[in-house]
Amino acid sequence: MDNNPKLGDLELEVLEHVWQHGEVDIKSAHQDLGEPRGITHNTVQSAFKRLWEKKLLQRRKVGHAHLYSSKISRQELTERLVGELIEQVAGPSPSVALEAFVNLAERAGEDTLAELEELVSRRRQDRGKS
Amino acid sequence: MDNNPKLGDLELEVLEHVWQHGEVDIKSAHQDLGEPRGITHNTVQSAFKRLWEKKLLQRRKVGHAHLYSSKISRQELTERLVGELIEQVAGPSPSVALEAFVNLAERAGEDTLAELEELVSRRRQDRGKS
DNA sequence: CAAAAAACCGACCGTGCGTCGGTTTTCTTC
DNA sequence: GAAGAAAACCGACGCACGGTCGGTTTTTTG
Repeated sequence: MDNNPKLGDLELEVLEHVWQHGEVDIKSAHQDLGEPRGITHNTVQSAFKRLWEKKLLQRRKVGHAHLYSSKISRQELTERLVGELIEQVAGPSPSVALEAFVNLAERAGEDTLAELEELVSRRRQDRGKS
Repeated sequence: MDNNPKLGDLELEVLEHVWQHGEVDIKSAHQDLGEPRGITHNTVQSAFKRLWEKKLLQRRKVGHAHLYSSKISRQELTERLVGELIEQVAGPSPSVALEAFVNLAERAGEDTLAELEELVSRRRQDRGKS
């Protein structure tokens, strides 16, 4: 069992689509993101299935079609991937990752940095009470 | 030209090694991380060369050997990779990434969260004066 | 110039995604 | 319950890339 998802471009697009639309069937997904790419219904289906096999999507049967929905939120996936990446490259001490992220936030603009500060301080306060 | 480095396990280990040792030659690198793996001198050399082609390492010739050193710090690489990842998965709005990261920091321990807060507030202060 | 050391080149394998055609399963509806 | 449609499923192939190495060329140095 590989708990370590590596995602291709199409797979990312599929996840994106599912996050935005909730529960989708292959047919409509194909229209939305298959047609523009000029790929077959089948190809889209394969991508969904791979994602399902990776436990990133769930499905339920309705009629003879599968309805896919996400099993993991964008939030959680981001967390997982960023976590893994950091573990691999930033090393055991958190400082590198911290610094990297703050730089990124700063580069994204002053308000982003402010939002981050807000978020952190609120989180730290909440830790006291519970 | 691909500005988008994908790194394998061995390549990561090589970078790690270079970050820790500064300037290294293949021979010693092979002893340190090739022997344990049971891979050839050549294999290690290939990894170094790939990294060099990807502009992640530099090299200079000394005698008839190359001395490799990193062209990018662990800090910078982390930043690049995390940035790309976030762009791909977290979407345009920074909130998701922010939240994900704060969660990660929190999970790493209270002191990490504190360090993050410290870092952010110092950074924000520095922005005012210039 | 000969021996040694190192770099380089090309090749092969495995994995994983993208892509699809063709077959089987499953519904639905007379 | 049989016919036709709709969808899933099953290989298969191509491509990219990392890991791996053997063999050849280059460079250095006695």
